[in-house]
Amino acid sequence: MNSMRLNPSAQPIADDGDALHFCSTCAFSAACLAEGYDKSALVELHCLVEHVGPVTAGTHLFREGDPFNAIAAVRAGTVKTYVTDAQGREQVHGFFLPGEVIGLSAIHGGRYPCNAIALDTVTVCRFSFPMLSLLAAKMPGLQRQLFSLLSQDIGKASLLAGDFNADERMAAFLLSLSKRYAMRGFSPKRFALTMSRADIASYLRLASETVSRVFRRFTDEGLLKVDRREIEILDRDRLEALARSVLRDQ
Amino acid sequence: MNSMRLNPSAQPIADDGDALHFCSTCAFSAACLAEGYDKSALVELHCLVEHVGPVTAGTHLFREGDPFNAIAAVRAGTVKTYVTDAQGREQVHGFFLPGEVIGLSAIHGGRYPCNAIALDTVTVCRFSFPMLSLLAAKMPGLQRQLFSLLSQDIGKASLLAGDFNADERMAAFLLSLSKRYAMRGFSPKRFALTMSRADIASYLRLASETVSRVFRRFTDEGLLKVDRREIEILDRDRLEALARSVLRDQ
DNA sequence: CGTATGGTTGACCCCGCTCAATTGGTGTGG
DNA sequence: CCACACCAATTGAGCGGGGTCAACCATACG
Repeated sequence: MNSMRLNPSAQPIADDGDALHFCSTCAFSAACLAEGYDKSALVELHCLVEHVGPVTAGTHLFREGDPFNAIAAVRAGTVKTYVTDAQGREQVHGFFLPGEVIGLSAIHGGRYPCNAIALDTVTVCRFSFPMLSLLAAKMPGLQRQLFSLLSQDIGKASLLAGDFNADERMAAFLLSLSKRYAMRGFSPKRFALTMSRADIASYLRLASETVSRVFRRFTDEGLLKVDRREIEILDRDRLEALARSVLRDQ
Repeated sequence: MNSMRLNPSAQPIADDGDALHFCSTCAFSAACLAEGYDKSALVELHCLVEHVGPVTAGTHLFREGDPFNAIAAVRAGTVKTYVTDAQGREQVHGFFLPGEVIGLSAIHGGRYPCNAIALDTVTVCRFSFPMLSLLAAKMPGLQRQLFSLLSQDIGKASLLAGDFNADERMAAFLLSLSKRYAMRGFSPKRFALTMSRADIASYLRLASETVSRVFRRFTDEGLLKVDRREIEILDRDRLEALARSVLRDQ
């Protein structure tokens, strides 16, 4: 029910005038630092960041139809985006881990086209999009980074568009999570799912019963160890063979 | 086999120093003109456009893996983007009508992630992306337009991601074509498909036999008149009812 | 404990795929 | 102008992956 915009704990972090602390995974500060921008540019970027949260599981960061004014980078936790159709059934669009950016699909249209909800305890960095655009015009690295992020999401979206069977989709999903966790310094072999079977099913366009059955089959065949929401990848090679057609080169 | 980059007929259009002619549907000039930019800005935009074609059906505009350096707006004809999997089977990603922009998914990664092929006689306007970015930094309207186009494609891609039945997907596909044709001044009720049944099937994740059967069913139920590749929409309301869950508000 | 919620498992069935045969439109050569 | 070939599209028959429905199980929590 709480909206990100209304969260009382949301406030810009004060600039101490000497050290500017960005998240080590920050998609944006990296772009600037890499090009050796002077401090004034970083101050500008720093000033338009608003740290939000932590918010508890179930909190909406934005809702479908809300006016768009900011994108947000996940700092901690997992965010799920979804829409609900006329019959009230939920369709999951994506899961966002620390370092990943939500809200990009809202730029066109000026309103968020989907809901975003915290699956666990979540903190995000909120960037005013008008201000970010203004800054991007002065900083080619930031502009490039924004174009790249947007472009990347187009590619991601068409991955799931292919017609693959349940095994291929599950394998691709698990490997995608594994790689993304690994990139943030977590174990690529063992991790905990933050989303329910129903969420996974909706995202992969399967029934939740099918997700259960695939987990069982993968376990029986020695690909995985599954305990509740704990996943251990036992045979990455065979998993990758299954996922190959979905993930392609990437 | 011909590549857009190598086409000998591709050349910048000379600026006559007085009148600058853009396509009426140009996604980019509109952004500039709307904001009352002075002539110098338009000249800059004009100079980085390279008119390509006409090329005949079957000509590739770019191929998967080609280094990315330009996006292109379709001026005339239809372009199909697709990938081929390890087994050589083709998966269609999209169809692009006049006024629509191809190549955006290549910004991230620096290489085109898919093939683009002309389905009929096609001409495009090719925009060097580095130059376009540079110009976008000086023209907020152009930058906004680029962000918007990219964001729009994220949304489009997640439309097809939902799990819908054959009837819903076909209805949504036909209405989407209808609206896009209408937007360019063609009849929304009667139009010719430029793609084969197999192309439609691949795009919608169906078998081509299923596409045939849905056309037959829609015809029998009085929704459509189908003659070869000529389509006439007879009952738009019922078609929209079918497509509602796919297209949602948009 | 009892209850709620999420997950698993089984039985059954249907939508859409596969395979195969046929039709029809279009182009080509005699 | 017809005969033939070729390819796209249509139609039918049969089947299977995964959905639906329902029962059951397990962990979390009051």
